[in-house]
Amino acid sequence: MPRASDRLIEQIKNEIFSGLLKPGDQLEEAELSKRFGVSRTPIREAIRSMVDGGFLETRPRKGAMVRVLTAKELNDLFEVAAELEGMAARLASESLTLSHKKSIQEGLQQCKDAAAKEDPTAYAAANLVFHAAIHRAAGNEWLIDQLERLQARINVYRLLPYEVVGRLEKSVEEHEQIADAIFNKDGATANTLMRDHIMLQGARLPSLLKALE
Amino acid sequence: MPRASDRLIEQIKNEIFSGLLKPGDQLEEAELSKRFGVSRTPIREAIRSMVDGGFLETRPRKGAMVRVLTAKELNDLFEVAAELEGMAARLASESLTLSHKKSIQEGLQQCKDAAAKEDPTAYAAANLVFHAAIHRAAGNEWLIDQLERLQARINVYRLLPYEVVGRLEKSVEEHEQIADAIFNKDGATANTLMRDHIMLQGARLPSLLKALE
DNA sequence: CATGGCTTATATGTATACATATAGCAACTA
DNA sequence: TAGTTGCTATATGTATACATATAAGCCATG
Repeated sequence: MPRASDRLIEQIKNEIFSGLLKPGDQLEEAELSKRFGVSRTPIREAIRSMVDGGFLETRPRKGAMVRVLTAKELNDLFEVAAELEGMAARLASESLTLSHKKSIQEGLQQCKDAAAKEDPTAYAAANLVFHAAIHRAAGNEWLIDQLERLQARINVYRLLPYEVVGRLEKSVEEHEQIADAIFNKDGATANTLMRDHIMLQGARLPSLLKALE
Repeated sequence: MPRASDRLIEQIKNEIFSGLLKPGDQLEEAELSKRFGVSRTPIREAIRSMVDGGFLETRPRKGAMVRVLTAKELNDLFEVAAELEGMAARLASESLTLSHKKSIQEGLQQCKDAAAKEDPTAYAAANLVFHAAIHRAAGNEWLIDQLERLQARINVYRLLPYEVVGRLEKSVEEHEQIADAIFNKDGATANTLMRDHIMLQGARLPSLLKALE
């Protein structure tokens, strides 16, 4: 039997991801308790976990609120994500198995298909598949865990209405180059290409965020 | 007024760091409750946080135990730590201010002094000062946070009796080279030197851990 | 003697009751 | 009128009571 607090974490995260809860919103334990039909105890444990995950912040006696990231913090986040994604690409190229290669090719193909159909939603999903394949190929469990946390953290902002026209094709090109470097076991190039790839994706968000303030 | 659960996190961590609680040990909520003189509620919240921090692991209805790392997991951990430390060195060299330079030199000097006195305990502290100075110089808050978490995670194993004869002098030499690279704004070199430096430190732990199994 | 099912003990998971600090509002004073 | 002080409401922090799942021990049965 799964714990209520674990369910709650997912539910509250979903409310953040879906935009129902926005950065700065206050979370009242009693309100959440009524809304989810459980007592305050599991609510508090869920909040605790989400604070540790960086989604919420609390001040003693002041309750929890959805964390607000400044433009600099978001930039810092992407900088680390880019470094670790680059690391994953390097490691993947250093210890590439046939099965991992196939997974990466599969992810790449999904990206191509989605880009051809100019379907940003499908592309977002395919993009995750491609990157996840590289993460697994890297074979470092701790790295995979960190990248998943970063991904979840960044996902909060996926609803921001930012322009992606023409970006899909370019992204696919970059993916192809990265995959080639990995397949050629050129770790240094894979690393650099991947880092630039992520930073390009992230470069627009901070400025957009600053514009929203 | 600080929260009891926050105090508890530090206290339990200390019990792990000091070796009182060893990997694999079971944590009973009622026992901790009596020992620390608080109810189970803050105990549970502290456990929750420490699970998120990677110090404990829980299975539903089975309670919490101090996390046991396999040799591979520890190796993965060091691999990520090395990459992020390298990143910090690179960033530090790219945006070095005079005040940060002084902090790094100060840390380096403390390492030299401790090594000259052949005092491993003092060296461990000085080592932290040196690395922390570089972290701050990098100026990426998220990176600093991640490195602190990794440091705390690795600290659990600082009590393992491993041979350090001759390592102190070598470590100081490496620190000097890293500092020089940063001061010369040679980010690529600083990155590589730092990565190798950390991996050297970590290389022995997994094999030692394997021997203990 | 071994094995399987039932009973019971215990520890986790959840709910509720109680304590206390903070904030908002009102009344009083300068 | 502005500012300050004290009361009160409310939400957080903590303790305790209750529910339930797991596991261990014991008895019965083959």
